[in-house]
Amino acid sequence: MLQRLFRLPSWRGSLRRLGIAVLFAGVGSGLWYMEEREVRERLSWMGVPTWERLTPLSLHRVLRNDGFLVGWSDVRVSALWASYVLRADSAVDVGERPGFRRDWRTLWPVTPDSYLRSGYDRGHLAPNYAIARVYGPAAQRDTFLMSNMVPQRPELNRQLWQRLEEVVIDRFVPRLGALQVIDGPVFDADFTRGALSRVGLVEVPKAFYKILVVPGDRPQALAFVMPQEVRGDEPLDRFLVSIDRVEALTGLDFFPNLPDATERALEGQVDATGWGLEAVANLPGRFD
DNA sequence: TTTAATGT
Repeated sequence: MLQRLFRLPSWRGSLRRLGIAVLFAGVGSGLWYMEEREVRERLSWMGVPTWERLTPLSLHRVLRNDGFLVGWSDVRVSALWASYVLRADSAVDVGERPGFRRDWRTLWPVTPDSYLRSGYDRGHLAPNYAIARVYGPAAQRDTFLMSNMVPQRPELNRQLWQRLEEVVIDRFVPRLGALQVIDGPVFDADFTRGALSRVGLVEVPKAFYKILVVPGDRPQALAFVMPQEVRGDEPLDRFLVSIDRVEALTGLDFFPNLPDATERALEGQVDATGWGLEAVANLPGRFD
C-alpha cells in the first residue's frame, strides 16, 4: 500500500515541489539573516544588548528603523533600549518636527494620544534632532514612532535630558568623530509595583540611562542615569555612573561582543577624562 | 542651522 502510494507520480511531484520550497525558504531566510546581521552591525557597535539571565521580562524584539534600532518588550509595553551611531562627517539640514505616529509592529495599541493629560511627555529615546542631522528626514520620521517614546516628566525631557542630547550631538560628536549611543528606561525593581504604574498600557520608568562609547581598539565610555524627578538645571556630571551600574539596574548586557578584558575595563569604572564634560555640564537648556 | 513638548 505504502509502496504504491510512494510510486504515484503526483506524490513524487509534491515531494519535489516541497523540496524546492524548503530550499527557497532556507536560502531566503539565510539571506535575510545575513542582511539583518549586517544592518545590526552597522547600527550597533559590538552587538545589540542581550540578557545574562533569561526570564519572561527578558523577551524582547529588535525593531529596525532608518538610522537606529529599538529593543521592544511586549511585557513592559515599552522599548528597553534604542541604539544608534552618531557621526560628525554627515550634517543634513534638519526640517520641521514631523508628527508622532503609531508603530504597528508593537502590536499593542500605543497611539500618539496614549499619554494625553497624563502629566508625562512623549520623550524620544533615539533623539529627533541628532538622528535627523546625521541620517536625514526618513530617519527623523522614524524617531517619532511611538515605539521610540517613553513617558518622561517635562522637567527631565525638556531640560536635563535635552541638555544632555544637545551636548552629545553639538560637543561630543564633533570632538570625538563618532559615538555609539544606547539609551533607555530603568524600571521599578519591584515588578508588581512597576506593572501597576502605567500610562495607558505603557509602563512608566523610574529613571533613564544613556551610554556613550567612542568606538575603537581602546574604547572610552560615559554613562548616565537620570531619575524622573529632577529640577532640570542640575549639572550633567552629577548623574555619571559605570556601565556595570546600568547593567545592574536594567538586567541588560551591553556590548556583548567585546572581549572580556576590554569589557571589564570599559564597564567597571567611571572615567570622564578626555570628554570635556566639566565645560559643558552646566550649559543652560533651551526651554527653561 | 537650531535640538522639547503640551494644549487650544
